[in-house]
Amino acid sequence: MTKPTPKRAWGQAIQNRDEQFEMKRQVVLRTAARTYSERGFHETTLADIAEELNISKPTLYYYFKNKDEILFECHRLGIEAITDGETPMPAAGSCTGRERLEEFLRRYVRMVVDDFGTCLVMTGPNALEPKNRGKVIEGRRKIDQMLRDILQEGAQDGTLDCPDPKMTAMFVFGAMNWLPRWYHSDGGLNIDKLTERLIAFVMRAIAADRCQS
Amino acid sequence: MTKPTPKRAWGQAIQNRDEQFEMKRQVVLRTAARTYSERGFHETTLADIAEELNISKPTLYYYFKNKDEILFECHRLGIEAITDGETPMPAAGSCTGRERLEEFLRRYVRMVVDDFGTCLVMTGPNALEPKNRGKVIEGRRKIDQMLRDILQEGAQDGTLDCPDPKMTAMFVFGAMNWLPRWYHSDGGLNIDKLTERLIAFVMRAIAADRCQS
DNA sequence: CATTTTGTTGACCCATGGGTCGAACAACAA
DNA sequence: TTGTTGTTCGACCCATGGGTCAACAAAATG
Repeated sequence: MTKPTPKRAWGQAIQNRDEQFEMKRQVVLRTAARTYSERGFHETTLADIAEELNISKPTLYYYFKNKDEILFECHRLGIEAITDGETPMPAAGSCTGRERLEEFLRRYVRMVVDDFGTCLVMTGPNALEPKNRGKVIEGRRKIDQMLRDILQEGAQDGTLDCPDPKMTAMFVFGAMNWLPRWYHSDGGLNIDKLTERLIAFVMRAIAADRCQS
Repeated sequence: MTKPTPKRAWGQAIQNRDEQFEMKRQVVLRTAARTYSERGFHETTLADIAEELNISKPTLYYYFKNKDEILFECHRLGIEAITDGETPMPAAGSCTGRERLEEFLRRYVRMVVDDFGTCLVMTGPNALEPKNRGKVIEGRRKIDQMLRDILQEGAQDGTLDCPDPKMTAMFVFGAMNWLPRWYHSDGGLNIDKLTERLIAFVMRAIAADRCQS
């Protein structure tokens, strides 16, 4: 509870030098993402992050340019978790809009419950410096467009019934982005059940065949 | 765009002394709520707020104890906008759960689009000092409970069909709380249409009579 | 073992911004 | 006019926290 991050995760595992470096970077990022999400970006000091890792503040600067870059990397990883998943989204036309929607929701929920996704959604892009902010906003816009396209496609192939894809997309994103604020993986609620419930909710709202499950 | 807040809104209208005081307090609060929402609480300095009102920073301290109190008042007003509306919510049992749900959604959307409601939803309670945070969290909990109760009631009287009221409530709150992040009253989209769409969305998702409008 | 490279840190710097103080000014009363 | 109270502000204080630096430790290198 007080120390969720395992101590001494720092200097173990004598691998290649570069791998070691990269690995430590990742550890910093995870810790930062969690802390940013819990307390907020501005409420989190670099000293906090350092303390949680049992290292000193200057050490952070050996791995990152500044506080802003740490946040940016968290956001970047969150965005990538959706845009470039290991298995690509089924291409448009390869299946019905409804099926693609379900796949998208499943991915998005998985992402948004992860440390980086949570961080992406909890700490807005406002905190970022202009240049990075632009990139993050662009990334989010792409994700936004993905869902809109899917809804559009579903409306055309007749598997979905939503009059206004843009607005509907916003409702759905809202429901999903709110999730990190109340769902905690350590609670009794398991994530698969949650995902199914959310999909059921959305599908009832916009699937075209309204008189079946 | 650059100056949405009308200048010289400050020292006009020579009313009663106390009313004048109260009026200026309100002006500060509205300005603060807007600025907090747009830039975030920690990104907003008291100098920013003062500048927008063409007054000096110490003057703010004549009307408020500190930065925290300003935020707290904004949240309080946001919460009150729902819990004590001028016309009270129809009592449980006086009409169907579905009807009450519709009324609740209508109110909530109206509130969340207002300056204080937006501020409540955009800046989490984390920024507040412990004591005030407690009160705000309590207020939010009450609102939360309102919706859950309504859903429960609807499930019992057969007008709503949601297997898990708690979870469903969260989905619905998510959809609504996300609204201030993309809806801007100055855009082409009008609020009534938005409200109806949202209600339609939610009703399709959880209303019991699934094969009619 | 000497030396270079890689990691780590205590101590420090300093801009930012919340908060204070006392003086000035305005308004109203006597 | 003179006191009294209400209102405003310039100038200041100072804790916080992002960021830097020079020195030190620990591997790698030869």
